[in-house]
Amino acid sequence: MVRVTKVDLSPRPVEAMSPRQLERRGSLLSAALALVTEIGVERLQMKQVSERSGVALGTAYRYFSSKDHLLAAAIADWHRLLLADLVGEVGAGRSASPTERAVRFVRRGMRAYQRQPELARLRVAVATSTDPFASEALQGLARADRAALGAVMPEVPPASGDLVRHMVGHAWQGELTAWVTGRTTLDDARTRLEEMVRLVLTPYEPPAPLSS
Amino acid sequence: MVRVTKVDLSPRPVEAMSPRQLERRGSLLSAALALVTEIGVERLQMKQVSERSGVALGTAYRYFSSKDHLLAAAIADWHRLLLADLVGEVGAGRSASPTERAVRFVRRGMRAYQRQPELARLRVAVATSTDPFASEALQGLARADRAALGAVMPEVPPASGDLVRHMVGHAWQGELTAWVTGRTTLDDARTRLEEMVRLVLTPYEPPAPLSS
DNA sequence: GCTCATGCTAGAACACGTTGCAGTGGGCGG
DNA sequence: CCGCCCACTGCAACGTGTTCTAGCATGAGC
Repeated sequence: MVRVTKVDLSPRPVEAMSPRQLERRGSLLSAALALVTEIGVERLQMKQVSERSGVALGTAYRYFSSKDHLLAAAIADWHRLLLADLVGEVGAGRSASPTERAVRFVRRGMRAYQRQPELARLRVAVATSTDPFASEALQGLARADRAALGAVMPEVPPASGDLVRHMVGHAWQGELTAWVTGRTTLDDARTRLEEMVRLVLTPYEPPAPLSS
Repeated sequence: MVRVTKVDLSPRPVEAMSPRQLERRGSLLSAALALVTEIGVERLQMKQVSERSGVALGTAYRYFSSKDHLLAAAIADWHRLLLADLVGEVGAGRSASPTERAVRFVRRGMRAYQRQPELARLRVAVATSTDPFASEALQGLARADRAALGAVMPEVPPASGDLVRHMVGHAWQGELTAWVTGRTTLDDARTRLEEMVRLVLTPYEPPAPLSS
């Protein structure tokens, strides 16, 4: 008799993994991230990830539904670390206005990607993936992004500020994309992003010292 | 003696093409677009485009450097037609404020993509391509986007409004992506996009009737 | 009308993401 | 401690984007 339902081979949720499995998952993620920074996302092959991580190729696909999923999870992890750094650094400067802190936030964020251009390419490459698992990871990344921005400018109320944080997220992603794909220079992307942050935050400036 | 420099096989500029060649190029573009709307970008194969257009597969690569390039050129063409429609429809309503016209602009734009969801997927799929030719096509699309927005709200001065138009472009692309990849619903994407347009245009509202 | 370079065609070949398969081994219920 | 199950391994196989090859045709210059 023919087996009608094939064994479920979509990745198990992280929480349901044994320590052994979490270890393998971690190996895959760090191998992928290391290889990307070394040779770039364009040259990265799943076979290399498999070899470097010591996990068989077929097994890698039990942990990540696709190359996109693996890469999305990897960049999401890295980006989350970056966000923590940014919140620590920028949130520390209690003095400046929320707008200035937000500007510093994205400026430092851009600098981080400038130092790791292959990771910028990775983030862009993976951003439009339609793999549901990859998309979920990226949704988490976007959420973390907005949460970090919220932490940096607590004086903007969450309700109305939600729009602003979405905007900043889109602007960041858009300028990063434009830079990475060669449609603009890094300097233009960075200054434009900063100006955009100021633009969407003008309503939340202190009393608004209009001069004219 | 071995030929050291291989023949240049990157696509010739459109202006330098004979009528015959322009015709072939057009066949490729319309075959690609038709197939995408019929079966979706995920299922589209270059072989099918070649067969449907009557152009040999190898030849297709003389016109477009990659699948990405072909698809980017196709969606750019379609999007430009859409923009012309939008400017015609929305620009006609001389009455409303620039903000309202911009909102109507993106609302109708979103509706068009709602009617052609496969083209929305196409646009998103192609948006982060690193193929230089594809990227060039997309840069043109983004420029046309901003020009159309400018035509719809002529009272916003080009210099300062450039930022606003870039913002709207990023917001549109970002929400489209979020929808197409299943990270949000179409309704949420549309309303959020409209609110974003209002947000970035507040500085350009008429005298600003603040009530509080 | 002839010649020849150039561009086109069909199809094979190649690369890499992904899947399938047969065998192996380690952890867990008994 | 035994045996079984299931995840893991190595590897072959498959699909599709891209490139290569050999031969054909078309049209510009004479």
